[in-house]
Amino acid sequence: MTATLSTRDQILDCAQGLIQTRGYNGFSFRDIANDIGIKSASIHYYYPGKNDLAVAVAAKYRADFMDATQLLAASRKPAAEILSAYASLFEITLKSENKLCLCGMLASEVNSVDPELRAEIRHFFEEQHELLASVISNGQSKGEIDEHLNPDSFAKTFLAALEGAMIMARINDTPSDIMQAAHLIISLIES
Amino acid sequence: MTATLSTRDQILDCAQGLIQTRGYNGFSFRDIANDIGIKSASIHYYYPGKNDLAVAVAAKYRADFMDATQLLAASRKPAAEILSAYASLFEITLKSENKLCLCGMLASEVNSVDPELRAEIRHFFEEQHELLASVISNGQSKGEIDEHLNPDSFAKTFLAALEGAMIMARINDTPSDIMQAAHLIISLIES
DNA sequence: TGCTAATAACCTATCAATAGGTAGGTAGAA
DNA sequence: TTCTACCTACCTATTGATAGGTTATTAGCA
Repeated sequence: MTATLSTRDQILDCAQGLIQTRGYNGFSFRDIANDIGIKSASIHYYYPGKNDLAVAVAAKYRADFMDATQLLAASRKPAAEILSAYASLFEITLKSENKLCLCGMLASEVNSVDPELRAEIRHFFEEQHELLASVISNGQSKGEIDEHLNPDSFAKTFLAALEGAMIMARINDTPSDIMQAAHLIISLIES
Repeated sequence: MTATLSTRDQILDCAQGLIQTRGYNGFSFRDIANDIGIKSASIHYYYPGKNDLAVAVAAKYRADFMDATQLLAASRKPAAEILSAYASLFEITLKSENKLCLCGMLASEVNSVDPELRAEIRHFFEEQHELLASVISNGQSKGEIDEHLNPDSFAKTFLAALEGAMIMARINDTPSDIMQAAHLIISLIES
């Protein structure tokens, strides 16, 4: 059974996919219109401008991603397993749809977007950074993770590695490189 | 004293800077023309099309980067220092000019570029990957690096982390995050 | 219940700006 | 006189965006 999405949500989903695939500067209102079977002018009815649309896409992506990763972080599994599952989210996105992280994509185009969108992207990284740091902290208090590791610093590094690995894995057509990178890093911090 | 560049080289340099700043889809022939004081039509005299220009830029970038990194790799310094200096190249680029790695940028836009350019980008990553792997191997034979580390796998991961860190550091206006990430990773692999 | 007014959800048609690209000219150097 | 290194002038396609319909559903009222 296929859920029937409202036009508004179809626009959002389509725009998200296009940004993850081609980037902010790489898609047009006509691309969306053709994909979902409306006219490009109709998109302005829901989203006044391209920037507004992208902001809405980013906000939804951030919320959805936060839901998914919070679920992982809240589990009682060992930190190493949580981090591995976290990385899987990235690999699956690339493997199944050849898409990058939306915010990684937008971040690389930061000089083409409005401050409002930029703030939304920063917010995404902040949230995920905080979440990952807490996974590390918990792992340390349970004795699973090297206690000398700085959770804050590691969170940034792990996230950066995943974002970079996504980009490189896509151009090399080697999606499994993402998990390879993740497991290498994880193996280095286990105590 | 400022070296006087040929128009051909000015176009190349300008295009490189624009791609590193705004990406392939984020710059136009008119941007270059305005920057260096010629007409956009004149660019076609040197480079028939946008793709040709980008291929030339990527080829030069790859060669220049290879020269710089080979110099580092050939030094007799400890592997950890070489890796640190390698990461510095990324940080300096971001810090001084707010630019990303050209190939990281182009790689994230891979779905907008011709196969020829794509091949050039892959070549860049291949070369750097190989160079980094040899730095690790040497470090291992000198007993500086954990001998259980897979040089190949680590090279990919280190490069991915730097590419991702660049993107995140730029949007967060925290260029020093690049070295922070690099040093964290390096500290984990020293034996 | 039956009519009307308003609203939502699109559409057609069009716009100015910008994109990459081309044809053909021109001035100066070799 | 030929070639290099540009230029002017232009083209077609596409961009995000706007104005002003049209249609169908819904709300309010007599």
